[in-house]
Amino acid sequence: MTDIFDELQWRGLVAQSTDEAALRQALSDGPVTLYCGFDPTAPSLHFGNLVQLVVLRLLQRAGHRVICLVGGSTGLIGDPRPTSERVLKTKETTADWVSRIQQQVQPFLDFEGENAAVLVNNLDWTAPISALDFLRDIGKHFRVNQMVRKDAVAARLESQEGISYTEFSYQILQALDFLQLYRDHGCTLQTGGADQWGNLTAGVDLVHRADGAAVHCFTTPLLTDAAGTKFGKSEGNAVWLSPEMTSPYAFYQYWVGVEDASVVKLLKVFTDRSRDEIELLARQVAEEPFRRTAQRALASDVTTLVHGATATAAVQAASEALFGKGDLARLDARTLADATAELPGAAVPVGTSVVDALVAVGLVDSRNAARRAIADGGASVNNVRIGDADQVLVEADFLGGAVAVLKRGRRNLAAARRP
RNA sequence: GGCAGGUUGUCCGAGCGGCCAAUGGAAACGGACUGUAAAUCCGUCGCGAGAGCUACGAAGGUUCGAAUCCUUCACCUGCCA
Repeated sequence: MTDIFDELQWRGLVAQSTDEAALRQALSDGPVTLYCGFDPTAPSLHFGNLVQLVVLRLLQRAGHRVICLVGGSTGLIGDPRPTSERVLKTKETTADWVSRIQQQVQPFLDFEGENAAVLVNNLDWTAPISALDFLRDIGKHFRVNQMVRKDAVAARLESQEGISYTEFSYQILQALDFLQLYRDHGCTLQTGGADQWGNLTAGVDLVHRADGAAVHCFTTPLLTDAAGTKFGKSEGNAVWLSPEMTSPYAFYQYWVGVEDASVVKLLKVFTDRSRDEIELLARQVAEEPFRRTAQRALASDVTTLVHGATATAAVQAASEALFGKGDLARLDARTLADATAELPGAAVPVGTSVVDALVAVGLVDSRNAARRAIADGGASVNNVRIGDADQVLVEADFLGGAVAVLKRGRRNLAAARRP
């Protein structure tokens, strides 16, 4: 059995850590209790959070005790972004998002058995504290001089906009979580994204100052593509874990579309595949990249992890059918119906102009945009390029009498379904 | 509370009475284009078929004409109290 810290490092999941030797020792000495927090900044978790969930999962499987924290209180305050102040969400909204995220986290961890994961909400211990106790008992441990040097805070102090006292206080609240979990659960390790380093070390410092204990933290790297752009955006939108916000089809497609230069890195991070398997896939990327074997493996594994095997099989079959080499019209009715069921789409009657159909189906935002797409030669019906903006969908365009496949560019598909 | 500066399209950022649907970057999208990859080059990038309409923090006003001038309000920043 390999050392879990080696495993994490090999998978590229460790960016920065406190005393590495001590942390490595602690992890190999026996079960460590660790936590990672997720703030409710949206009704769903997203790509970036998935990295953290994967880390927790690996650590739990290695026998460690995982606490998953949802930030009912920190979510009310807002982690300072380097760019600008956040708009406060109402308490009701935050509470709603907390419960959604608590649900969402369940499938990734094991909440039963020997080293069952624990779900906590920091509102439980933060809400009862009075402002005076907070300032006296917690605030006294913090030097503003240090707080001001944290990256996000420093960036905001430089900016025109400045930073509110509310957001400035954020690091104290997060540090308090670590102290609380250390006291209640013996938690001695916190993980988080690279941007969380300042908040994590604030907690490590607080535990040390308040209780004299040495605890650890490590961050995962920010995942970027070859051009240095953050992963997790698809057409400008975040890739969400909630099927309502990013459909399993779109989710799968996101991963299939990963560039060659990054696919191996992502396989290591997001899949359970062994070194041997990943090395084999890496060779295939090098030798026959056009097969996209690694991308398909990645997409399949991650979609299964997030949406389950059934949904994955459906979107996979759909993708094969729609992006396959064959003529769409030759697909049998059943396959076509299943495949297009995964696509976004709308009801479009026979006789609708292709311009209106492209809008209705959501491939473009406006009729003007639809015309432009057609003029650019970037739109097609059933894989046949539309040459004329006045073209109308006729009976024969609805394959099997039911559905026309509209496409913008190489990979944006939608279904025009006959009502 | 006083004084000064700011608020422009997805983001950054010019414009400071007509030539402004608004320069320039970035992002995004499409084509060439193969591999549902990258890079490169070219194109597109408010709504509307068009007339036109809506947009430069909000509401009023001046003017033949306002993102640009005036008034009030809101928010942000800095200095002073």
